[in-house]
Amino acid sequence: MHKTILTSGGEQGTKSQDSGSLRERKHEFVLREIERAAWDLFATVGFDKATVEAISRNAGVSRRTFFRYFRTKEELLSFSVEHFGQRVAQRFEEAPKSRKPLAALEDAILSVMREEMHDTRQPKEMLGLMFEEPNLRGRFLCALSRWVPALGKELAKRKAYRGDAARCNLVAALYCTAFDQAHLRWYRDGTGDLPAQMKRAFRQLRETSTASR
Amino acid sequence: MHKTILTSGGEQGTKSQDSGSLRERKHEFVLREIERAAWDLFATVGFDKATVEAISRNAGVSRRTFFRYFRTKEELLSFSVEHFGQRVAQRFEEAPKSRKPLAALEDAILSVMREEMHDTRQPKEMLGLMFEEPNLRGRFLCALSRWVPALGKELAKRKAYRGDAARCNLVAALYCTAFDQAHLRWYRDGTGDLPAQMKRAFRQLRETSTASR
DNA sequence: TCATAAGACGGCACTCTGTGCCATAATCTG
DNA sequence: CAGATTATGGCACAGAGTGCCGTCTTATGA
Repeated sequence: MHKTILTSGGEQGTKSQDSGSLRERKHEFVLREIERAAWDLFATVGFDKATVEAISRNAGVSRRTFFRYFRTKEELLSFSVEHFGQRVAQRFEEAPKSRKPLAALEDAILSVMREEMHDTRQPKEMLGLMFEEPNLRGRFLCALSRWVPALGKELAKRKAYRGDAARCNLVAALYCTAFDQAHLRWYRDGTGDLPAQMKRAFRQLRETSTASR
Repeated sequence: MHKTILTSGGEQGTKSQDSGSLRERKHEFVLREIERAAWDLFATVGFDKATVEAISRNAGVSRRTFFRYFRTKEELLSFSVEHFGQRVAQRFEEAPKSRKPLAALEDAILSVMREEMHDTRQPKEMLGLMFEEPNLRGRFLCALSRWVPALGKELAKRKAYRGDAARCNLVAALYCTAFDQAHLRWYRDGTGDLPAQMKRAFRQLRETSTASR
């Protein structure tokens, strides 16, 4: 069996006190090392000119091994996005049931986003790649769309949404779109901070139907 | 200068009575020939196993020439999607200003969709590829997201939306998402016809805010 | 502790995508 | 019809991604 490429997946442990076997810790270490090497190169020479060979060399592994950690070069990008989505889904699940569904969903997104902003990696350069390069834009949107089932499923647990899976998925997808558009505005306009743009997008999403059609 | 790969672009002529120069007609012919050859192969051996060499050979051109008509193999897919979006934008523009903005947008989408259904190529197998293959899913979403500026711009011309480009783009993106989700449902569930699913998605989009949050 | 099984790694060869370059053929302009 | 433009085909090349295999590392259990 193949170790299901990109271990993580579920693993809800939350606790980062990752004391797996030596093999697992080593795997995690190499994974981070490749990520780091890749982002170093992306920042300096750009995505296209950062060859897998160069990334691997900088990470101290062989080219062949790189592809055992990441299926494709693009996966280096969608990786973070998927992880973000997993955390949002988890946060959403943990929300008190007294909170209204969509309010809880918005909270979850904003909450994870705020955490992410204290992260090491500058999200802006990352987004730049995702918005400008059509190829990467596709990867980004694809990763984003993978949030939908998880968020939709969680939404379906709430009273008001129970029993209409399709509607739940649509609503989840709408929020993903708002998420994307908020980032796009923030990146392009450069005005305001990201959370503000996000809240604005959420508000406009809510207003879409009530506004004069 | 390069002929801006994939001629069309604007060319609002509508009239298909395409009497350009010999060169242009030939270009159009070869384009269609490559498309046809490609879809033949996709249907029989699948997207991945349909090599550019085989497609080119079936279309009677060289591999090198293929890449002069389509930047990448994936572009064969996003091509139709982009064209669809252009037609929607045009139809939206032509709508009587008396119609409410979002109603006109919905009309435009449904109208182009109905036309498309009489087309030669089965859209279902095409969608299958787009939904199942992650790589193609990305391409599809990317092409879809390119509708946004055009639709948003058109939306901005309407009284109720004037002066808020960001909001227009968001609303346009929301409709693209509804479009996507409707197709997804139709493809996966196999229930009902496409226009019905589309109308349902539109209705649910409108109800998103009014429903209990 | 040590032998052996299970898995990770590196290297090699290969296919396919995508691009630059140039010579040739087709089309356009007058 | 002659010369300018543009499309095409063939070739070589770099990079992505994969299959295979021999080797080295980690896990298991007696």
